[in-house]
Amino acid sequence: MSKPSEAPATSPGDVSGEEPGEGIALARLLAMGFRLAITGLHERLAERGWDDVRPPYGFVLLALRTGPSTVTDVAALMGMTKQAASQLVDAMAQSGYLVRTVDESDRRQRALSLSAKGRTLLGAVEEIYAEIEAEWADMAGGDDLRTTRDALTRIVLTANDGALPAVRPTW
Amino acid sequence: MSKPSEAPATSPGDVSGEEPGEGIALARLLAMGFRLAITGLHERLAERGWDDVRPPYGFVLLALRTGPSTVTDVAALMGMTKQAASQLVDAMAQSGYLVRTVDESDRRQRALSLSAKGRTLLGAVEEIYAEIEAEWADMAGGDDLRTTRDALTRIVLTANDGALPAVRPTW
DNA sequence: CTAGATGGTCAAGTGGCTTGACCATCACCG
DNA sequence: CGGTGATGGTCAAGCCACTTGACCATCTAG
Repeated sequence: MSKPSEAPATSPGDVSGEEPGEGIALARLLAMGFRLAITGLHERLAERGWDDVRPPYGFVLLALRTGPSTVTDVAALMGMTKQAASQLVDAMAQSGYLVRTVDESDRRQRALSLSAKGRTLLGAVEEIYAEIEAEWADMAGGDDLRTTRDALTRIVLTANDGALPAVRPTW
Repeated sequence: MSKPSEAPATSPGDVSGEEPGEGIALARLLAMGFRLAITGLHERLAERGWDDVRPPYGFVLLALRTGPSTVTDVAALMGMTKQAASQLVDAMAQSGYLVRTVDESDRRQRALSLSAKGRTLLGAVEEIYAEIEAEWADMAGGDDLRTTRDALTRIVLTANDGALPAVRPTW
């Protein structure tokens, strides 16, 4: 029986096969960065006792920070079918992070809001993201990390006709 | 029945809920960048007739560019169990991209190599990645994209004790 | 020479998605 | 104003990409 493997602390490039001069594929850098950000978040959430939080939850909680949303919005945010978004929202509601209500102005819609517990979790997510980003600023240099943020923002908006693309990794 | 949704071309932030001044969570930027890179790669591969290539294949092909590898290496590269890596390698071999041989120096190991077809696909992957990166350099500015690459490289190595982390998105 | 470690596979199971169908509600057009 | 089409959402079933637990063959180290 084997557990999921993680590259051990050895020389860079040991398992990449990529020419050192040519550099690592950008897609791979983004993949590794994303993986580290999400596993870091969830390890730290677990340390604080939040041990039933799946990777999509952080994105949904952030989306609800400023006001209610709907299953259709969550589907668009994540890049999944409305059925899958409904299942995701069900799971989050069942864990007590979200509340569903009926939208009086459009009774097809069920409005989704953060519960008190959801707000507390959102606070933890934001704190941990800020911690991780501060550490990454130390590693990369604060100016370079800001440049990275700004460059990625321009890229994702331009490549997606001015709108933010969906979040769910293509895999 | 609904298809997976993609955020439509509307104002930035429509579905993010994130405060404009505070910016988009870095994890989300990485998620969107990764998603655009991988969906872009696979759309363009499909345009060239490569329509049975799954997202992990590009990473495996790149890893084999310089020489043979093993199922254990692929498991470490991807961040999955050896069983899953074996299934992945089987699928790639069945599509004709990889060849398995026995390693005479360690007969436990099955060496994995690129087939001729695999080399051709690798060439297409590298061309398309270069196209996408050139477009992204236009969008973000070449210097800023280089800074992004360098910063991400430092971050992923430092955060993972000097080794490149695994590739598979945590989800 | 033997016990433990390692590379890899077998078989079965699980979780997170999709698909196809359906229902309730809203919007728009004639 | 009524009917048709669109939209928000859910039901039920199925699929795919992984994991788990077990096992076999081979290598390593004491």
